[in-house]
Amino acid sequence: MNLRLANESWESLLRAHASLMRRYQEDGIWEDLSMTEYDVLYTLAKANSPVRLNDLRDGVLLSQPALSRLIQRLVDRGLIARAEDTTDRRALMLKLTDSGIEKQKRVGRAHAKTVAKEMAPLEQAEMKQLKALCQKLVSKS
Amino acid sequence: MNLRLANESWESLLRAHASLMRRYQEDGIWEDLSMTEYDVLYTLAKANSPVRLNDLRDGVLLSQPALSRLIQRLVDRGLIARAEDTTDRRALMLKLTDSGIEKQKRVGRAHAKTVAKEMAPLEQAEMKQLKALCQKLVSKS
DNA sequence: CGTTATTACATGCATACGCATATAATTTAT
DNA sequence: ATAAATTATATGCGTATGCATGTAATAACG
Repeated sequence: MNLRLANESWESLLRAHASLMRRYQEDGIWEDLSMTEYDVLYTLAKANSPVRLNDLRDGVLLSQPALSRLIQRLVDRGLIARAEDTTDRRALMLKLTDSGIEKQKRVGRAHAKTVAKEMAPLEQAEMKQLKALCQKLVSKS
Repeated sequence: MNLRLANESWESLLRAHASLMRRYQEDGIWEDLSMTEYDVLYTLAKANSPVRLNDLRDGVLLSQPALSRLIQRLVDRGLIARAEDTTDRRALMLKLTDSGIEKQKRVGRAHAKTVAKEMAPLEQAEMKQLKALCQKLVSKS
């Protein structure tokens, strides 16, 4: 096990994340959404079936209370709706409203273009490698 | 330009970052530091010459005011010291105190072990690939 | 079954953050 | 050289976050 290489590798990922996030932040396509809020809308769109709060949290780097309040704000703004889970009355089933779907699509299209531009330094084969490597890291420890 | 692949690739990186950050967060080695605060200590340690606030910001995903206050807190806790830049009296030259060096080393050693453990799903060659790919993304757009 | 533990989400409170703006020093322009 | 623009950092203020804890519902256990 090469401790040094493992750490350099992680640090590269960390810096790449920070660098790209900053660039995305600065391209002003987010309307009235924070990037975290958009991420939640995106996750709901991708799931295209109602999702529980705790399942949302898997992908998003937020505490449960922070996510709970983020959801509340998006509900207040009419972008997502809560429904009850008939089989477990503790749970929330979250889905996009029509307005939320619209907004996610609009912002998502713009964001996708920026992402493609920022990923452009990589060849297609390299993008595939990166994707595979990152997925391998997530799968388990 | 493959828009789809570029976005999938970015999303993998984003999720890997979130997943690993959460695992690091949860391993309880951080003493009284936030991970962001540790990152600043680490950056100063790596530089091993005084660094300006705005240069610190390159690697850390924080606004200038947030970083300014983070520095203030670390100064108050005796972990870093401000010195004046004799050639530019607007600037801050930041460096670790002895206590800051100690803490960075101690926490850093523990963190490095966790990192190595979490990166273990990758072969050494894959770590090198990941590092190279991420560096390529940072270098420019 | 009834008690206890666990799970899912919400809320109080202190703190950290981002945005706008202020302050102070340096550079540029006239 | 003086005024205007720019750069480096700090501060006011509203908002988002995390931690601890609360509430309600389901699961586990004796």
